[in-house]
Amino acid sequence: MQHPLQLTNSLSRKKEQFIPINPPFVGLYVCGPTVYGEAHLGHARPYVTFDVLYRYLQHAGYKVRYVRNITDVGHLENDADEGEDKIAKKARLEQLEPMEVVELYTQSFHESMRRLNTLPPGIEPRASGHIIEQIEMIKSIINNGHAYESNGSVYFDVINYARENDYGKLSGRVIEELIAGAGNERRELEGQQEKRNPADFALWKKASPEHIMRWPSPWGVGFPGWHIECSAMSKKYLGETFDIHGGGMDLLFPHHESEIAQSKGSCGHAPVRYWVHNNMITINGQKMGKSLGNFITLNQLFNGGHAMLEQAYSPMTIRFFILQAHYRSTLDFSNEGLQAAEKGLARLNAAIALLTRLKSSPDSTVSVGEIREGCYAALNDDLNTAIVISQLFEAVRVINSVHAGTERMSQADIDHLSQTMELFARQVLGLMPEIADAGGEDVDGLMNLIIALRADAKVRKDYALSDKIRDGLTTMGYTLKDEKDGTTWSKA
RNA sequence: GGUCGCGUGGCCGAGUGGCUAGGCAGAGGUCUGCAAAACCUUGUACAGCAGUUCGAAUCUGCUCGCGACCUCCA
Repeated sequence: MQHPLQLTNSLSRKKEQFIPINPPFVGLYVCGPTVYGEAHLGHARPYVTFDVLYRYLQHAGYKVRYVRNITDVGHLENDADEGEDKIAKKARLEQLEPMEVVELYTQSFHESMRRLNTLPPGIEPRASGHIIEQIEMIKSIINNGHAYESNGSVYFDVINYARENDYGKLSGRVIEELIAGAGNERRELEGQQEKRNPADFALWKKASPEHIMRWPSPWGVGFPGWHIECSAMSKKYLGETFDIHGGGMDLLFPHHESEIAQSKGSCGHAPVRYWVHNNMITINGQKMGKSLGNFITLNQLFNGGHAMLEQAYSPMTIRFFILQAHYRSTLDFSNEGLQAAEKGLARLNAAIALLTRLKSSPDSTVSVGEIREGCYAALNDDLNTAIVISQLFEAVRVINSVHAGTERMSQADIDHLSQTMELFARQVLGLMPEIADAGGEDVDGLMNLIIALRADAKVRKDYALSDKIRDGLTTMGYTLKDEKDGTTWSKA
């Protein structure tokens, strides 16, 4: 690693130097999706962001164990007794077995993540596969006096816990306000009578007779609460204390605050060294979210199938769009923004492709080392991918200038720049070239033949014919460019 | 109401107490049969008011506007 990596730790709200607990090993846990619906643009942000972190840590030489869960049980519609499990509700509405819902959306999620070129996590545990671990953790919390059973459910005792722990530290909550029932606007939640205090949260919920997802436990038949699965699974695969926990800012409270409380309430110490949170994607200035109904799914973006979309956007355009902003800033969706990203990315890819056939000079008029250093510095500064991209565009300008003859580059610099682009654009940012349908092996030969025939026409100054050929190919999606040393073609 | 954050040129979006972010769009020019692409030149922006300072868009205070969380949410 060239420079020390700094990450903004939500615990301190400051940038902190990243120092792993047991180098070269790094434990990275990212909150995965609750699989009761298709992933939307908002979901792409954390998974792309932490994909870059994962890639960069690996590049820096760390052995990263990347764990990202699939929440397939326990996520309730609300905190009330009647709160229906999200998965179960979807299953009822679509007349499917809950696990069919889980499979359907898990596979859809995987496909979207694959298209966004995110690397799969090393371990992708499911909440429903770790019921025993969750029960064991709940038991230990009860044994430590931080949880209690009530009518077949188990609740975390926030007041008891807060006597010796700083509950609310991560999210900036004030315990007294939570105890008082939070803000004036907070509506009365049903089923609160089972709790000793409104601030308490469920570790285990008793299953009502019609509830289809149910497991036996020491407290009767039921299902785990929403927050406990992350605590149990991160502990199982990363240990009682691990390096980085990531997720959306909207999970800060109550989810991550509860995770800390559960882990400390169970084993006595904080589970995570660095809490890293990405900001929201907004649409018309408002958070894109399921409950607001203002979301656009990734598949809709990929195929243009949404009323708000003027066109389809490729997965790499989405990825590029996300990485053009810093992960801690909100990012506003717009067709204009996506279209600008699409064009910019195409220019970037074209320049990288051009790099391989650039003519070298004995000397260089540009310094390519600064670009590489700039990329490292930007990534080390809290994963500033926006600056990395601006550095890549500096390289684009250099590449095109050399091609245009206004600058010169030595072969050594060309090689250096090639490695830089490969490393940062491809490997770290994960921006793969758009793979257009090749159309088969024959296309190359056919295109070369057509271009040769058109060149003959141009020699004869038969521009009517040469333009007819070019226009015809354009309508088929093939673009011809007449350059000084010949004609090149590309498929849209 | 509480806590936190944001307000940057036509749009998106970085950053910073004095030194070019970048992308997209626009204007002029070069190249070209034309086109496309590319290259060169071009924008003196940081919500408002007051203060600190040699100097602030960057720090402080206030005002206005917007948002996030406080309930499910990436």
